[in-house]
Amino acid sequence: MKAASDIIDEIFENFEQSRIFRDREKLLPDYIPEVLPHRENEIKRLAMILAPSLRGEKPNNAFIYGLTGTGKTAVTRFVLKKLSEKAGRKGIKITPIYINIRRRDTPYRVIADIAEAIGLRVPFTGLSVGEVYKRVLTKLDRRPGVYIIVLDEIDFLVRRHGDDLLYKLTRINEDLKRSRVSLIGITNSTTLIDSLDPRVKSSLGEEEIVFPPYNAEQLKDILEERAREAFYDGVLDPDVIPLCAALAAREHGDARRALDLLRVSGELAERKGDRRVTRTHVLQARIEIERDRVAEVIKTLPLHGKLVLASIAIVSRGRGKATTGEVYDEYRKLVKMLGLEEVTFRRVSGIIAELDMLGIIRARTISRGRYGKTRIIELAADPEAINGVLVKDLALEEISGYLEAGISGKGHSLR
DNA sequence: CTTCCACCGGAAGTACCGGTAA
DNA sequence: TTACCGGTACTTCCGGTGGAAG
Repeated sequence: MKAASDIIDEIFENFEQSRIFRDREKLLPDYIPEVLPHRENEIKRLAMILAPSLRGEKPNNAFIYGLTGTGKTAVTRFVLKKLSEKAGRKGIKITPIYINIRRRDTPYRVIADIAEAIGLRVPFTGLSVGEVYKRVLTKLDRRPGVYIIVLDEIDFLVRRHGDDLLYKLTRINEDLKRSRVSLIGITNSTTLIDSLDPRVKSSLGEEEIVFPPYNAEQLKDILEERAREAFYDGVLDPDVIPLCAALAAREHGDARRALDLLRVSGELAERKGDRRVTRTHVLQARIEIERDRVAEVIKTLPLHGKLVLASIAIVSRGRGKATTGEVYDEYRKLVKMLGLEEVTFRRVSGIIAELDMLGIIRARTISRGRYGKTRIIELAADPEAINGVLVKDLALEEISGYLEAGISGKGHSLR
């Protein structure tokens, strides 16, 4: 047994003299590379759309769609970066504003982010959307120029809050006297476009660019390109990149997934003090990424969300699936045991829908004819991972024994 | 063919919280 | 201080609905 300080020293030392990473940051999701393989056409298209801004004109609005990890964000940020560099050299006023809506998915937060991007300080609540919008208008006109607002992953806004804000933004130029605003909407889902107000649709869709998914070969090129900068020569086993590419290709060619996989594989190797990254690291990285994702999702669930998930885990144990009614019964037992207030059936039904959207369970509605209509629910993520996080997170002493026995099915209580 | 189960899921509303503006 | 804002979690009410049983 080593002394604790020895172990810490060892960790720090290993870290300082990384024999794996030349520059780990090159693999992070927000790094914008100089070379984007297999996206030359998309870059050209977007550049042509935005070029008029260099003459001080307002470019057309654009709609970009493609599945996650097809390079939409990277291409857009790349072109925007080049554009503002060029504009800076020519002394033209172009302001790109990039907003990712995934975690800022309400109208207020989006407009607040726009405000902040142009240098306005706004509180996180207390003002109305209209008020912030007005302040943005005056600020935009006070600093005349062309503004290009990119709304990445607008699906998250529209799905839950409609397209009112989008409509407002598409008409913002009517309220501006001296500045011009172009909008670029980015979305993962093709069906989203149809759910938009026709006026928003036609305004945003002045130009459209579709990003096709990458295939395994293309993913390999992308990974090799990045790996050259991120890793030292020769630390990657030859089968590492093909494996990462193949795994990600299965997930509709998601390049972000592939890069995550490669990065975490490297981190794993580094943490273990290994000299080389092997396919074993990749396979383990896949498990680790999934476990982290599950833990993150569960942690941010409201209390009754966790309890419903626990109920699903308990009911589906052994036979792998459950129905809404069974889950609700189990949930009520759990809540009673804890002496908590129970939420309504309707709410539990809603929670099940939410868990499904988060990808932590799979729920599909079926009809059993005479025996009614219900949802068949299964855990979508690794049950062990879910159980582990739940037992730790709920940390309800009185019942942790019951939970552990009930959920994991190991059949023993710890007390 | 109709019935009818066991749910689904939309819509509107409530309570509460942490905030702003004047 | 008062009036109002938005976000979250939840309730109340209620009109569907796929398909096996009768």
